[in-house]
Amino acid sequence: MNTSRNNKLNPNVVGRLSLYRRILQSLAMEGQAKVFSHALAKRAGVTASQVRRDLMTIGYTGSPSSGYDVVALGEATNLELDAPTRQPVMLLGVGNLGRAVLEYFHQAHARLEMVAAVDVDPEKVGRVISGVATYSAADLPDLIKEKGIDVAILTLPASRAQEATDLIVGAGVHSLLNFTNVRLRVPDGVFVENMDIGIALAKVAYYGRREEGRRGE
Amino acid sequence: MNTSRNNKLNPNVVGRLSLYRRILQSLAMEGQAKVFSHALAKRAGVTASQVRRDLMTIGYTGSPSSGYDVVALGEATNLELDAPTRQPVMLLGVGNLGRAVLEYFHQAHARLEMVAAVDVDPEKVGRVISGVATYSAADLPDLIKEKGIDVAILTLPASRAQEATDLIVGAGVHSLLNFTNVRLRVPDGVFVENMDIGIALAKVAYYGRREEGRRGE
DNA sequence: GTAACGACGTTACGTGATTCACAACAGTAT
DNA sequence: ATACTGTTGTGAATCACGTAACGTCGTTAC
Repeated sequence: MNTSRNNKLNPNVVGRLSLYRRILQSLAMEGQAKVFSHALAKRAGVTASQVRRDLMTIGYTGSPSSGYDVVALGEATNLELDAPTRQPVMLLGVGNLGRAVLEYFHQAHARLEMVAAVDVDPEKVGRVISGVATYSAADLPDLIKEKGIDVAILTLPASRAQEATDLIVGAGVHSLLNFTNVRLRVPDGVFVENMDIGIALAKVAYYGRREEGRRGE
Repeated sequence: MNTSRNNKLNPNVVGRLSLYRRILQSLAMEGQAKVFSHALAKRAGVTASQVRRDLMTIGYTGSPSSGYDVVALGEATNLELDAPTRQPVMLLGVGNLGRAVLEYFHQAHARLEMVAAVDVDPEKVGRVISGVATYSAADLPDLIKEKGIDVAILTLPASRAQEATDLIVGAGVHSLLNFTNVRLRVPDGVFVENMDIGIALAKVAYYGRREEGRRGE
């Protein structure tokens, strides 16, 4: 809904660009200086057309003779995907999954910075987990406003997900990574990315079934 | 091709059916006996048309006067999604994320049964974590064949993901839930569902950016 | 009894995303 | 020089998917 350069790209494209960037970093480490759309596509599990089309949407241009410059293209995707400044992020719910996500941030590459974890458990509040200070849920609105937080990650129990969402969205958060199995109701203009493990399990279960008596496609 | 009900549905439909089922269970607990497509759609975050169409694809039929029977529809989705028998699942990599997934299985509803966790760390092998025995990576092919495992969950370091995949796919696994940031190369007929946290983060970061000077709305 | 309403099942349509296909062009070999 | 190869960028075509629309029918109101 918001107009600025913010929402130029749709989520699928953003996702693939992020994937390309990761592959490009990997290629750079391997010493590759140039890459063709076919090679990038193969590593990303998409078609070469798709790669070229995606790069077209961000206006990056290669050379028919040598393909794309690994470093330059990587920087182009950074420019497109990353905020010009660091983006503070908060985590809600420091359970198993929450800790796993915090751990993930150690290898953080993007401009995201985990600035606060929040939990209702008084045991956890005040402690520093994976390098992140844990606060009480009561402090949420103040935290968000003080630190200018726009992005939150929800790894809390499903039963509290909607109320927590209402609270933080009211305080200014407008982009959520939702690990709970609840479909959050949010006002227009708030972005929600669902990472629903239950649904993912249902899918692998479904396609894992084999017809009787067959083993190996 | 083969008649078996295996691949009748596409992944999106499977995902939504799983979501509907979850909502239906919740409705049943609230004592709701009937539900209209609109209500179900609202909870699922989709349109009513979408719900009706999805139910059409599984051949379930409601009544224009009273809508869908909560319990009967729940059972219909179970019938469609669940295997007739228990499905053994294995987990590869017992790190933070792996433990979070194991934890998740405690509230298991589907026919999935976590029968083994595998890790290279000798410290973990032999221990029981969240009710699941941990085995050595060396035992993988035997484990898979003994227990008839078709489904695996990958929560191991990215650097080992492809080799582990080759190994287990060779041993008969043909449906993978991949939490690593690697795009796995698998033969035709093997289903892979990617849960890429890095990409999800890139998306929320992207849409979390705000144009300068605006705060709220 | 009849009309009006509302929801379902299904078909038809629209939209957006992906793939195709090809002109243009750099490099290479002959 | 010229022909050939292989890749890019992009308009056109295709495809998949979700949405809208509509006929049907039970229920309710009057």
